[in-house]
Amino acid sequence: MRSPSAKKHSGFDSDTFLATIGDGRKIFSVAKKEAIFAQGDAADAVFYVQKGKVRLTVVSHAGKEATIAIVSEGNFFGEGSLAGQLLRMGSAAAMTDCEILRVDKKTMMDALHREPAFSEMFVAYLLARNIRYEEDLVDQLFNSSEKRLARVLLLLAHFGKEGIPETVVPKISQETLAEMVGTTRSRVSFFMNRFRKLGFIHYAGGTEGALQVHSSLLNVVLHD
Amino acid sequence: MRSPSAKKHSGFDSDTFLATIGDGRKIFSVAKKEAIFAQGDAADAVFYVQKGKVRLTVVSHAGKEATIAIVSEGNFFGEGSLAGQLLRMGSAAAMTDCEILRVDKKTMMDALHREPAFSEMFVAYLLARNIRYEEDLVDQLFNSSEKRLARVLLLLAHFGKEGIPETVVPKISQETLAEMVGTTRSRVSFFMNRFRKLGFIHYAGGTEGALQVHSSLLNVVLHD
DNA sequence: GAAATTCTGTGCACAATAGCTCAGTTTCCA
DNA sequence: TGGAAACTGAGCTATTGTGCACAGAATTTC
Repeated sequence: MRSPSAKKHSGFDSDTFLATIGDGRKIFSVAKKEAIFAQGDAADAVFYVQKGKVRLTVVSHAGKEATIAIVSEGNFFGEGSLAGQLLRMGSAAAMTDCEILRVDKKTMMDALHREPAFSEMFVAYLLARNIRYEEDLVDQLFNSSEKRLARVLLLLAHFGKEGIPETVVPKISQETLAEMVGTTRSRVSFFMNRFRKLGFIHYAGGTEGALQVHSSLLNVVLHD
Repeated sequence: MRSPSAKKHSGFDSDTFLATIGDGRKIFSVAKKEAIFAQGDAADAVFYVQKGKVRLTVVSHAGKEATIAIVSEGNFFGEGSLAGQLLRMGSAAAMTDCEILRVDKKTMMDALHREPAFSEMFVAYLLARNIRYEEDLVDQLFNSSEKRLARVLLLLAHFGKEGIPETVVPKISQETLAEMVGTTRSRVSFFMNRFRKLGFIHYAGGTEGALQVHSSLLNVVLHD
């Protein structure tokens, strides 16, 4: 029920959280690829990822799809409902098998009101999310699709773990990458091959078909 | 000192705010075009706009400038410092004569911790900001520069005031518009003229050189 | 394992945009 | 007031990006 692994993410202790709030909550499992909510649904709850990864997407009136964010363990999504949005502005679907905590809007509001520690944690989360959106926006405003793709790959590999020169990215289709970067799949294919020829990435041929990203890919992002 | 006009914006009563927090705050005036902080400065405070408008910009390593947001009365900026950012990721400058409230990071953290009402207000603000960033990001991912320009113009004119068919946008240069939209000035010039020829906007010739935006400009944003 | 589906590498025509220049205006300031 | 500085409209070219279409590889499904 209470996954110990959830406790170590994002500095938030899910035990405290569960003890804090009242009845309007529910933990449930979602299988890979299953939908959690869809664009246009009524928005009356917030979600918290206890295990797995969730993808948030938006579909434009023209039918194009974009991936707005990938939410991993220890983070919230669907917070728009707290700010008065009555309908979901996008869809959420599980990328892997997930354990999701669903909290009613009212319950969440009460908890934020009653528990300063929880409120503080939520503020920290919102600030982090804000910064990420701001960075994404700046990235879009400044960079070409090639650089944006390089950045997305580096973020997916979440670098920084003690001098490890390369990291493995879980399997992800070019289509999804294109939606994240904001371009077409053919462009992604084109750049992926360029990156590979230049030695920035490497297709680890295993059945898992995983991808190795070298830190040298940073050159693409940084260089003019 | 305390501008009554500030009280009516964003549902936040600045009197309460001032009573809530302790010493680590300061109100000061900033003249139009004056800088409030610059990219790279140490980030140890949060700001609140009591009067006027503030523009937030970022400069890329390649020297290109982008306008991330325009902050008007009753809103915060520089909250990145609260999330552990040690340096300003962008610059802030007054677009008009402003009255700005500066709150030390520590003071702000204390206030958030001590005053649930204040914390709640800040959460609401962060949620709103989040939604706006998300919308901006989606706009960038989906729309052409022509549509983005149309959207920015409509937002600047903040529509909706009881069937008024058109609204005046304060004087703003094409260069600034280009930075907000994420394109070049020549494109802005090109589209502005197109909009004018189509009757979507109108140059009110006065010395103020203000711009009238018709609601029909919505057609540009909505139509495929 | 065979068929069906999805994913990938590529090529090409065409649209959109960036980047640049230049000339005419307007605005600002000493 | 006169000149400097900023703003605008316009045009041109190279680059970037889109929208297909198609065939082979890989994966999933039955």
